[in-house]
Amino acid sequence: MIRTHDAGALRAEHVGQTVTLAGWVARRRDHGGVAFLDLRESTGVVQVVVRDEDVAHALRSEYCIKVTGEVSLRPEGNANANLPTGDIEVIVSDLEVLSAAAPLPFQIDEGGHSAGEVGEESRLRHRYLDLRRSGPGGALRLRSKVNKAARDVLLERDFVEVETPTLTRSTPEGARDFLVPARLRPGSWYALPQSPQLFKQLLMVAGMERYFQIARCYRDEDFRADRQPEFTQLDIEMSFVEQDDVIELAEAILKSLWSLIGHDLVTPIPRITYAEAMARFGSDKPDLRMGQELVECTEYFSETPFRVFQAPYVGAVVMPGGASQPRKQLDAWQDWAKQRGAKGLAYVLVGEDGTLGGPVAKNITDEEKAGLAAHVGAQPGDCIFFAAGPVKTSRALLGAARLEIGRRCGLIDESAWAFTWVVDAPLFEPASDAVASGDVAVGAGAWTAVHHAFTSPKDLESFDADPGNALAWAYDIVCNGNEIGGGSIRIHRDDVQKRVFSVMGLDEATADEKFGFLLEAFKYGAPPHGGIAFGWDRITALLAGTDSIREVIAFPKSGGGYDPLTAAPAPITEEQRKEAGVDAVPAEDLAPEA
RNA sequence: GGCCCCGUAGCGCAGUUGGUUAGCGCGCCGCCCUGUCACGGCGGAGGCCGCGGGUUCGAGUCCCGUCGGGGUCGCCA
Repeated sequence: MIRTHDAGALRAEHVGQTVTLAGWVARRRDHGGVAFLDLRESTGVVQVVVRDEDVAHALRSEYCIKVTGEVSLRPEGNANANLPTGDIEVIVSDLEVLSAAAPLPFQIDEGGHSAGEVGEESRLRHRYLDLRRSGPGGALRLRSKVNKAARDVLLERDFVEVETPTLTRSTPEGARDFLVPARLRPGSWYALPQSPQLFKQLLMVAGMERYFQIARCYRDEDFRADRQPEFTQLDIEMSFVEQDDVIELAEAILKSLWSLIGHDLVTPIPRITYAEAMARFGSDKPDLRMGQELVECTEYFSETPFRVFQAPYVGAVVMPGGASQPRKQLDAWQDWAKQRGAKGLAYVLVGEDGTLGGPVAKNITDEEKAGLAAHVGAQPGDCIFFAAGPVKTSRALLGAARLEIGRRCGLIDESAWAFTWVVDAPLFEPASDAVASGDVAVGAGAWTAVHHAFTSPKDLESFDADPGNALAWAYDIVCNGNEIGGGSIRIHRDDVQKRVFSVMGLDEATADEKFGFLLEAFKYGAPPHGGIAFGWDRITALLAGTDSIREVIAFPKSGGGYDPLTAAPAPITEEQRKEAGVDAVPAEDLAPEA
């Protein structure tokens, strides 16, 4: 090693020792005859004293240097209590510039009076400089610890870490695939995996029994703040297990992860059913750091003369103190609701004296008014928001309103870690829902799988008699309103799988074409199995205390899947194009005469 | 794909009802400075105001288009 000591580790006990350090010039304070350098490397910062004016004067920010000198106690009154190394300094006897630095595109040294944050685009373009800063660099170091913590738990339990292909065949999940041309088979394409789902099931057939992988996954969808075209899952699959076994393991992992940041995660984590989550919170990933649950009002308004409330579902959510919102604010709520595709957001204001105000109050009966505040749990001064219409969309609107109320009114306990399992998800959803929402329905039937086509029904006997009400052995783990993982017990019986396909309108030939290799594998003594996949980027972001998963990815992409650092994606040459076979026309598409 | 916001010096930002030479902080460059740690002092350089068109006597400012970035809904485990 070029260095003999870590800069950040130097303490008073090292006084008198001659040390050699290597790192970067974080800051330079040049007084002419004496200059102070803050030497920074991965372990921390130490003050270096240079008395040779010529040497010090030539140094600039982020020069990579090697210094040799004696560790000395700082003169009386010159200690810096803000620095772990603040009691000492290194008096330089020799300084070598290992590598000079050009003027920086942005300032690396933080905490100064450089004011505003550096823009994300600039940070990503020079990510290698961004990562020199303690915050961004620390996030990656945390991620490494998170990986280790999970591996420790899994390896302790005899899990086998297996790498699965990233050049594969399109998997039957919902998202669009990234495609890679196959040079040796012009016109044919690999797909990058959306997840290792099918491979991990094959590994169960292979008798691995306990598999895991920190797996890169690829989905070609539009981007959001919390989405990247490539992302990471902690992928797990186990044989001979039931739902509770998977949940127990998942909790052990999560407990270990959160202990990294000093939080004692109490297990078992509470569970609520999907139906209950939707009814109480209008979400399948409820944020339990706040109250303001939805209140069912369908029954309450069953005889109402107000036409808007003559609907399959009427629900409410209370905004504390919301009655004092100015008219403009209440109008803004309407716009907010419309942006979500709703007609509006009906509201009733509860006056300080208990009288009800707002347009809706004029349309409901005196009797309805009398008991309303009590029914929804509103206090004088509150605002009650209503949604009426189809159950699903109305609850979704109220669920979004609940979160917005939480943000605006500061009802969310930011220090809390609110975990919950959401269990008993429906097995199927009407295919019309999926199609209406733009989803690609797998199969031609009236129903499509909510999770995926291999998720086991809870009731193996009667699920296909009433698909709309059939429940799945599927479970999602939710933290602070984020779905951080989800999984299911899979189907391992041929007959059950066929019946599921049948509900989805998949005939044998189509099923065979789409995932024949899996069905074939299942013929050879497939063990009962199930698993879970964790959203590794999101989990790490939560642990790092950052909103964006980009912060915990070494070289993330910006919007549109663009990498500001490498400028990928980029055009290819004509030769590459030809060689890759991008433009090859499949034989059956060629005109017979041609 | 829809809607909203932002593009001004290397970075972060200001820029009035449209008005002459476009400012501020940090950074950068030069000189000075022997105990600083957000060091300090003096001086200096640096701008196609994203791009294209339009309105106007005159556009950083108003209008249209376009590109880039961010957010959100759709989509996406």
